[in-house]
Amino acid sequence: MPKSRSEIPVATVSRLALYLRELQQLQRGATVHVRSQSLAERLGLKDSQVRRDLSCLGPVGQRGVGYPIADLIIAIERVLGTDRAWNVILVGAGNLGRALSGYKGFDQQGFRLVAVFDSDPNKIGSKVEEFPVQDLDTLEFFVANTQIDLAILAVPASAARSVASRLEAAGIAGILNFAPIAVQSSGSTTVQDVDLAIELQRLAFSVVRNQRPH
Amino acid sequence: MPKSRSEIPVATVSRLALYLRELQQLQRGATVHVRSQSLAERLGLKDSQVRRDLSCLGPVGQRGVGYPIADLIIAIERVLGTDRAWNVILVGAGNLGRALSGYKGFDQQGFRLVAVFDSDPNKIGSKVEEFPVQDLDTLEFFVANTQIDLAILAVPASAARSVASRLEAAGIAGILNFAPIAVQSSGSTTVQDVDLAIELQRLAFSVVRNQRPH
DNA sequence: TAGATTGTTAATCGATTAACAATC
DNA sequence: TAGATTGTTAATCGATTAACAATC
Repeated sequence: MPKSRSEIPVATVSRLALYLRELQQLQRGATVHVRSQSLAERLGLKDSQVRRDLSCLGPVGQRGVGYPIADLIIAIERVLGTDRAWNVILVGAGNLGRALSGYKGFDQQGFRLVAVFDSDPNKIGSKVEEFPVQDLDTLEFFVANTQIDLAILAVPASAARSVASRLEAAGIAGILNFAPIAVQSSGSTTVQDVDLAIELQRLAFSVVRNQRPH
Repeated sequence: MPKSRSEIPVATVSRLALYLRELQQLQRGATVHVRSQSLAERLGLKDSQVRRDLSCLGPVGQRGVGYPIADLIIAIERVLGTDRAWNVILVGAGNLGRALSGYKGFDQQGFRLVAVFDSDPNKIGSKVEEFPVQDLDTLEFFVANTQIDLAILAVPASAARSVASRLEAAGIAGILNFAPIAVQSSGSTTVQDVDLAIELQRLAFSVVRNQRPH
């Protein structure tokens, strides 16, 4: 029996996205089915973990055969919510923002950039991808008149909180925050933080741990 | 008693980096001590979790007073390994690579970019920050003659595995992988993956879960 | 001392894993 | 049917939390 979204463990959700990525790659080949063991090997996991994770989707596998790749992709996308397109705005047209706007992976997973905002007069009017950078002051007006689901926040830490609360007030459902500061999600807006420096620190920790095992 | 690095839970390590970020911000103010409750509030955690995490560093707090910010920063940096500088190379001078090379947060945490590589003849010789893009073919020679600790991998998925194994063979201790593909860390090289599309998918999941709670 | 906050214990909660019955 | 692989159970492992004694 498929689990409801609220019952699916967060750890499983992250891995479902990983499975999806592998499956999409496999689908470009000729294979129709994939075994839990093969998925596990590709991602460095245990096969029993893969099966347990996939069992959250309902009985989508075929005993003795494996999981049908096409069905699995559909089932995972349905759970993740990426079986439909998501309209995304980018706030912050600095180096990182510009790079993110051109990131192929977003588009491939159904995330559609529809507008770019910045507060810097020197940037307003210039183009990021095919989008003219709009004045941050027009954010609320734009969001009120367009169906926007998510925002990518790539502004300096000093501006992140005020922009985030404006996005929340404007009714944005989710924020992917690249600013290196904790942004509180007060209301119904979900915030997902990505701190690149922290990722590098975690890597550094793993390295020093491996170098001096005791 | 301080725990040895190998005893510190991975979940704690991620949060130690978060604490460090908050503490560095606090240090710019006038406060000398911080209480576990205050740190917890800023990051949306429980105070008991903050205390348990910080207890991995040894008895660094002062009962009745709080944690001395300066000491705490030193203790966390020592555990994470960021009490010294790390030399980092960037492989892949596309949009994302260029943005990462200019990312302030890396430098602030002691990660020092020392060279940039790409295989595209059109990019080789051009400058990224102050660094001329070097031919990927000279990677091994460069690494053999310079003290390099980490590599940021920002190449297309199709190239990621071969570049990663070259980095491993060259003796790089850690790879921060931005390519949307699982890179196996066969030997002593540690790989830390950052998949931006997956972060957006996790956000999408949280949003649909919140929207339809049952 | 009195008040406050840490450090640590014990209980709870959640996630991972091995094993195997179910079944394609 | 025989062989293979899933789906699921039960056991293990690890992380979180509340509570409070220790102590500044």
